[in-house]
Amino acid sequence: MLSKKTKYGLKALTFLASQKGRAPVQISEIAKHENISQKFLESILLTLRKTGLLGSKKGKGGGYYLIKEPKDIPMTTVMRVLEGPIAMVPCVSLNFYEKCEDCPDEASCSVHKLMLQVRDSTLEVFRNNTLADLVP
Amino acid sequence: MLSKKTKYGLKALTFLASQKGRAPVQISEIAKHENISQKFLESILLTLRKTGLLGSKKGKGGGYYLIKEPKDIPMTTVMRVLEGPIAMVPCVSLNFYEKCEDCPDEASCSVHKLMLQVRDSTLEVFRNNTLADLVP
DNA sequence: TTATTACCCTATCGATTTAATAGAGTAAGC
DNA sequence: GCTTACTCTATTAAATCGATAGGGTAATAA
Repeated sequence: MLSKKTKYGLKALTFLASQKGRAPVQISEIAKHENISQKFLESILLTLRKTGLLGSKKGKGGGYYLIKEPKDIPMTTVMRVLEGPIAMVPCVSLNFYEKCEDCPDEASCSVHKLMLQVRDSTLEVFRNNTLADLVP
Repeated sequence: MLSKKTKYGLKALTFLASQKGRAPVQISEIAKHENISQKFLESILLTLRKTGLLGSKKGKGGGYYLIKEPKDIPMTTVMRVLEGPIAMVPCVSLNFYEKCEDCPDEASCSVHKLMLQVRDSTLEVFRNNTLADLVP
């Protein structure tokens, strides 16, 4: 299940991408437009800024803005920052790999085999979509 | 993230499918072979039986067994029983649809658009795999 | 018929995660 | 120098997960 954090983050990014200019947008405006708790959104935007997806400007007329062009922001990046691993099990994760403590042999594990296919197909979707593709 | 319930369920089903005959297999044997807490596995197998995927036999020589041929058990069925919705958000779920309380219009929702693609590609994987495909 | 075996069911529990809230701090701009 | 708006820390309630305990019930073999 997609977390609200990711959902809100995607909506906020899409909203920023839909703004023609790159003028900073206030948190309050994004929160209001997307029906999101402002305080919760604050922490999400902060995460996105720390990861380098967003920039921020303080003071009057400040707010958040996209650093890169929407078409240069792949969904793989966004999803990994917001949601974490794309794979459904750590043992098939590219960026967050972990061995299962049960399961003596990955090669012969039925779950591994199936989840590898799911990861690949999901990854393909995220690779084929940039932030620009999400804007209506 | 895949729940342990689903993971264990898949392993148990695969183990049953790998048995040549259709003689009942005891819970304890499955639990031991797959490194699963026996009590936890009990509840999972019970779910699978209630859904019609497994049959059980009581008393001495009893246990669980597959009702259908592994090749006739699609992963879509198994995953929906064990994990629930295949979609990452309820608003793109085929079998567990729910409207988002935020989000006034699905057609123009960026999250909806993206998650629809993810659902379709994941669904295709599960449709192309039966239990028979998971057996090593 | 009786004892055994193994399925069946309910309840509980700690740990973790999630979503949200509160409140204070800090930097930029007019 | 005051307002504005981002930044950070801490706390919380609720939900979920994984696991465990313990007893009940039904079917089978002897």
